[in-house]
Amino acid sequence: DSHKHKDKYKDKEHKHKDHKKDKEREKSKYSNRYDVTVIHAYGRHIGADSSSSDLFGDMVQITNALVLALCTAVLVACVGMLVYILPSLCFFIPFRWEEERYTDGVKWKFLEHKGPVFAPPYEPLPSNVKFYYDGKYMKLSPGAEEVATFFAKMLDHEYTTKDVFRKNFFKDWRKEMTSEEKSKLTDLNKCDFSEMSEYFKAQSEARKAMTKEEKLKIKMENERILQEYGFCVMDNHKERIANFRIEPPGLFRGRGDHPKMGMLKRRIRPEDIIINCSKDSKHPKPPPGTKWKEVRHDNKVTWLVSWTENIQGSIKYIMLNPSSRIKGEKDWQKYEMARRLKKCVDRIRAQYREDWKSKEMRIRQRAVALYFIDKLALRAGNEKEEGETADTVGCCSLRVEHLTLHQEMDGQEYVVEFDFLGKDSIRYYNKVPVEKRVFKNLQLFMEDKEPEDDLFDRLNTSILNKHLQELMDGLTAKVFRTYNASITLQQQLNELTTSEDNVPAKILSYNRANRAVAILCNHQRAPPKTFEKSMQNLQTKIDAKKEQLADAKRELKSAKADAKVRRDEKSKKAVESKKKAVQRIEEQLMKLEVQATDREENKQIALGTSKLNYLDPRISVAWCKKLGVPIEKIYNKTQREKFAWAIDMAEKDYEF
DNA sequence: TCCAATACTTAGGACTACAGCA
DNA sequence: TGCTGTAGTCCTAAGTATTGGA
Repeated sequence: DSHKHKDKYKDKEHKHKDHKKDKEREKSKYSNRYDVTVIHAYGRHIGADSSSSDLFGDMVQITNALVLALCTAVLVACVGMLVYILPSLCFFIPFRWEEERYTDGVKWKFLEHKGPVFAPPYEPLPSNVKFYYDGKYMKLSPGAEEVATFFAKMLDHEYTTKDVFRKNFFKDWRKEMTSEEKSKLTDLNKCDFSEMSEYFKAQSEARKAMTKEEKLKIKMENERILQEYGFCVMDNHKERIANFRIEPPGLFRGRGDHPKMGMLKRRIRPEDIIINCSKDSKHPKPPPGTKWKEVRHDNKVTWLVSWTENIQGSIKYIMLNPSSRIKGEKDWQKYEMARRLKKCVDRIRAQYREDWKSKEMRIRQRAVALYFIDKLALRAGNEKEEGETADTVGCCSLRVEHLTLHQEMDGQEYVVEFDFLGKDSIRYYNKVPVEKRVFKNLQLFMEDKEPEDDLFDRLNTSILNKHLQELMDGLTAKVFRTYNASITLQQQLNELTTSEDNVPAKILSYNRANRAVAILCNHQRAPPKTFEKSMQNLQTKIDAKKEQLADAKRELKSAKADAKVRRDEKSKKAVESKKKAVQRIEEQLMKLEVQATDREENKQIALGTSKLNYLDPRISVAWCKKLGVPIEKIYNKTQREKFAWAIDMAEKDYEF
């Protein structure tokens, strides 16, 4: 098995002629045999028993049994035999690794890393870049100047014109000023940052215009930092760290109408940092002359570094990359949980439908909310502190004002019109015909309430999740999103694809299936700024290709006529080559048209989020294997790394 | 039971390198 | 070879869920 992997990785290396970086990464991964073999080990097991709900547990038992049996056999057999069996014993080493499935929330036994990379220190502006107040030049103190540059860098953004942004910024900026500056600078509108802004624009231009050598030098330096700080050792695995760079200071820009937009996000110093690593590891050193806030050894959490951010007072963490064992296993468990829901979802649906009739209001509310979460893939909707964040809601926190009930609409009965801002202030707008009973319940919930009152006043996420926990062990509201997303992908793929299609058509179908999920989960994006233009360009290309095809057909026709008269080998060959040309152009045209359709349909829909977080990757892997689509067409390199476990374990007959 | 703290997943947008084209 | 559009990557905000203590 290990050899098979070796070959696979070698192949990859040949294909990726590019960049030392990639090769280095592959190599470092490969040099650690456990990274490769362990993933394979659980892959094998899944294949053997995919129906088991507690695979890790089973694996441990089976492995234990196997090892025990082997040991007994070895004892009974003569000593000479031992040497003979030894290689096969080695085969179990990776399994034994997996045996270390920790209990009681223990996440690791050994953790060593180099700590975070801090943001580069502030570089004062050159003296010719000036700041003006009320038309007069004014030299700022370094502290005030730094914060001023944050604002100057954002000048082109619309939000620097917003009142809230300006007010928050000015308030925090003043805190960084000397008392003299504070007394002079009293009106943001009189501040002129334009020279600073120009300076930064010029810098970014200069960066773009750098020579190849200069760019390479920067790249090399980044690579060096990555090699030094970008990896850690967790239980004998060398693992990639996700965000080993500390967030640089700047102005906070929340999403949507955020009351804290424009506030100063302060610089993080070593004194703010908590390091988490194992006692027996080489502890990371703070920069010379500084100290960490704390070094702790908590192996019940997965983070390596944490600090408290000053805007919301929340904790930020440095954690491992999605390709790591600890994240991969969790991801796998997430999909296994969703598959368990698949087995009992009918029962749960019957239950909540029954609950629509309950005598108790709280149960009716719970049942209707769950229906929305299931049918519409809404998020749970935790309570939020008012005034601290943008006003967004999920299912449990819906307010009366977010729904409009229509007895009849567009020829359909009992239509509920949803209109609210969800996570990241993305608008959810949907008109949904519901069952009469749900409709009547909603009327009841909305009776005698103000628009700003909670729709489900007897419900919150913790009540809902407690109930779900009783219906199925480990079930929470978000599992429904995962389940419905994955099952939709599987159904859509079955419906849309046929083995007769060519690869581009299959990929179009895959994207359509992916799109169905993205629509269900309301994953939107702002249309790319260049969308219209690029669409036009594509259309021009299509038109040109059509003309080219017409020409080629004409040429074919005349070649055929020519061949009919001449009846020699040469003209026959000419016909053949013209035929091929027509075929080739037809294929090219079709490819372009597919591309256009795909792009148009994708204008406002983001596929990435569902692909990365909601779709069981084994469905996609199996689909690729079954239909002969190379996995590289569906997953890019990073995605393949994240889903290595799935690529390894799913066969073509995998079913979610 | 409630609330705050904590840990972890999910999310869209900005930036950038590079593929593909003329 | 130079240009441009976009895929891939980075960044960090904003959710969900659990826990532990009052």
